[in-house]
Amino acid sequence: MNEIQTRIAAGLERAFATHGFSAPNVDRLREAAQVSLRTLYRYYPSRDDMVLAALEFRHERYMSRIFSDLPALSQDALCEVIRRIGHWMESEAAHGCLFHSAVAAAPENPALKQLLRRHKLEFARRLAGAAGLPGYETELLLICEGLMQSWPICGDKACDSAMRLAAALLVHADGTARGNADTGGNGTVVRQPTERITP
Amino acid sequence: MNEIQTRIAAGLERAFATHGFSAPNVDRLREAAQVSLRTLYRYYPSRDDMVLAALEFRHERYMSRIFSDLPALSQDALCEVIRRIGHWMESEAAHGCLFHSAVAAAPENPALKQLLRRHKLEFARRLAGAAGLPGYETELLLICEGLMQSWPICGDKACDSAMRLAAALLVHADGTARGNADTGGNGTVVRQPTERITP
DNA sequence: CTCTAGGTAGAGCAATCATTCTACCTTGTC
DNA sequence: GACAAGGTAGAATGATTGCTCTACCTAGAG
Repeated sequence: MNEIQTRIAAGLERAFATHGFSAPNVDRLREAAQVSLRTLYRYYPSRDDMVLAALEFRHERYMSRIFSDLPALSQDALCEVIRRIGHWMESEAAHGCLFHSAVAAAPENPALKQLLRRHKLEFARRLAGAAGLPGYETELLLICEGLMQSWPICGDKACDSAMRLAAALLVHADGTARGNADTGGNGTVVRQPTERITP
Repeated sequence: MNEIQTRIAAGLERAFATHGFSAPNVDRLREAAQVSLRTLYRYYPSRDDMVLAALEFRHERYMSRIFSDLPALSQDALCEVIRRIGHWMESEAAHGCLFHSAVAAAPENPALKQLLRRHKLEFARRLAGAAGLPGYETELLLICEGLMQSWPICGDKACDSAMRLAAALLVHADGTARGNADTGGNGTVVRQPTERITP
């Protein structure tokens, strides 16, 4: 991915995140990407390709923003992830998760569905790893999905609630620890005190 | 709302739920509503009005489906709501929550945002009431939002996870019960045994 | 200096869209 | 039987769309 390609992808992501996936026509996308129409089509030969490019660009940006330099202690990491998602929503995703938005705008496009699935499963896997909760991928994903969807409605209260649910989950998990059947882990159960995550 | 108006709204809801909010043009909507173009426009003078009509119709249907005839015991009610949401996803919302989809398709339409907000807040309020957890509206909303968003990805595992989170929340709430500051309740804290909701 | 790769600007095109309009049919009421 | 209200079918319209194409510019290599 050369420099101009990066510029285009960043512009596409910004345009779709700001105005949704239906509203911006190709000329608006061109404007956001700051290239000529011909160049835009050279790299992404159809509007659908532009959507995919924007999502792949965002995936990289999101993952690095959420998971870079997390605290080593797993409860601190989970807490920090929730906080970062809150900041992400505020600064970058006021309209909600871009992947869900893309699928919502074109629910019959299988490529988008697959991208959504990959994005969310990778997120869940990495979060379960960082939070020291192998086997709880789905619960963690559910909390974060709930946070992202209710943030536009409840604002920071959604963050607080996510923290409380995470704390409750840690207590619960502490009593009924599961091995990790999904990620091919070695079955070792990580247990640590849970008092660190507080509302 | 007379008979023909109901038929139109039901058809619109079905069309948008099946194909999303961008794909169906007005002629497809007319086909789904089984009326003439002129009649369709008589009741809903623009496509945007058709979207709003579909959402209002779905709101009524969803609320009655989720909250009708719930068990009296509050933990059973919460459990049953989660189960019903799972069935709803399976039978009616394979593409995810229709209200979020509508906002995602047109994020700059304030009427849609307001409708989403009203829908979700009413849902949260009624659920907190039915679950005997006044003051926990946001946590309950977060769980259900997470369930609806992760269901298309994780299927029934999302239901199981939502049950576990609800159980964990009940344990947590039992120790730190809050009054209900949001719904104008009388401050009485409802406490009941929590063992009834199990994964 | 010439050539080429890859950029810009923007006109043109066929298709599709939301919306309006014309013309006709059905049904219950006076 | 005349009438009005409200239905059907579908053509017409003007705007917009995604995409293609022509014509030109520019920088670096030879």
